[in-house]
Amino acid sequence: MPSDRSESRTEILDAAEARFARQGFDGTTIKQIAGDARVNSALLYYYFADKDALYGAVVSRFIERIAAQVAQTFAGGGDPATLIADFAARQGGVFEAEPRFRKLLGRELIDFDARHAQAAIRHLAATTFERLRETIAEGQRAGVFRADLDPRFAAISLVGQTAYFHFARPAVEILLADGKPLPAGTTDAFAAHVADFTLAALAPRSPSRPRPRARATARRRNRT
Amino acid sequence: MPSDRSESRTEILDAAEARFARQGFDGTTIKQIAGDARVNSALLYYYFADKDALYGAVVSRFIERIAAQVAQTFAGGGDPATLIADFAARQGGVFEAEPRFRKLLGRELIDFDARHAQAAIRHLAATTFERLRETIAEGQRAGVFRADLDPRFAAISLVGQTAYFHFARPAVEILLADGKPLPAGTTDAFAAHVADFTLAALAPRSPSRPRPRARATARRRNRT
DNA sequence: GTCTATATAGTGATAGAC
DNA sequence: GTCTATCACTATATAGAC
Repeated sequence: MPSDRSESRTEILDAAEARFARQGFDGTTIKQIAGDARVNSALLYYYFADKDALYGAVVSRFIERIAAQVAQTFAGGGDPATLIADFAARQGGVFEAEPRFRKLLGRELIDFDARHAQAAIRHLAATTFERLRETIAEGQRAGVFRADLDPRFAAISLVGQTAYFHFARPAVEILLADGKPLPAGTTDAFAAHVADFTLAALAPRSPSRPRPRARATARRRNRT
Repeated sequence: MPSDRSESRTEILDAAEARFARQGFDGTTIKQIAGDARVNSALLYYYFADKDALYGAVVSRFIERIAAQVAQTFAGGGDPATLIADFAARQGGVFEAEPRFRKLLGRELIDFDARHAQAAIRHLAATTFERLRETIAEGQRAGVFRADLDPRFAAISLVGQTAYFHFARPAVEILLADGKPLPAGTTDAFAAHVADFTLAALAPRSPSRPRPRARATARRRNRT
């Protein structure tokens, strides 16, 4: 995949990215994209086989850009606890800096089960997620994290807190601010909370001061 | 809002719920819904003002049903740690038992910024989320949870882990199972992990055994 | 309440000139 | 590479018979 075969191709991709993020796949028309890119709508079929191929190019390009940003967490190295905290801060920062991320990836996950993003996510799984998992495992071996947690589950717990906060933003605004926009600084505050919460969860069990334990309860069936 | 004004109305709502969950708002046509409900497409405009009103009725009805299930966590009462663990199990169970939940709410959050679900989510915020927050605050007052966490942020951390696991299911399958369906029992195992992880995060700081701390690092700016 | 019939306005995509 | 012109189809929504 050459990156900028021509000027028009890039402008089509840029216009399509904005439209697909705002309106989704079905809600966006070829003519809207062409109009935004100031080219004729027939030209889109010169560069891309059909609408789905254009969408796929937009999504994979976008996710790769995001993945590169998150990967920087591990560029410098550091001890496990510091890397965990850095990751939380960076993940929150990316959601802030990339306003299209929430809708573009959210729609890809819901509307297409990540079909177009599969290659990019697979790459992410082999690099950043693997580094995150290994960082947790390393902390466990060193005795600074508790050893009886599955490092992959722990990594998902970390990623999931921040991801939910941003993907479900309209719901979070209702929960925290009565539906109004969140006060300035809330997303940074939550990112700091995620680091704190996660490092506390990973802390070794204290023998002197037992953690709170849930009493066994009959697991009730959910009505359906 | 009367609940079942007529037989046809309910069948239209049921058919619409299935279609909107599977295909989204723009991807679903009035004629598809009418066909599934075995009525003429013009009849939909007798019961609902337009497509958007039908969609709104579907979404609010659905979320209210889900909210009622999650609310059962607090029906019996119990100590804070047990309630937290019960909530995690129940939230995971609801995602399993309601396969439409992921797509229907996900799309509502992304495509409409929760516009149609606002009343239902507001109700949820005032009841279940408030009970969850209060449960955490109660544990803090009793000294079984650490006191220096914002109970609302902690509640979002709890809810978010499970929500992310299910909303981002296609990505999680790549992370955990190389893109194949998750092995049986994985969602229950993750729900148990969430309870464990969250209760550990809420445990009081141990004075003897300090938790892992991140060293202060220069917070790097993200490229945009 | 439920239907037939249709107006109106697009939609994605293609053929082919330049 | 980029455009004009257009096809074949489908969309939501309404008027009005029964």
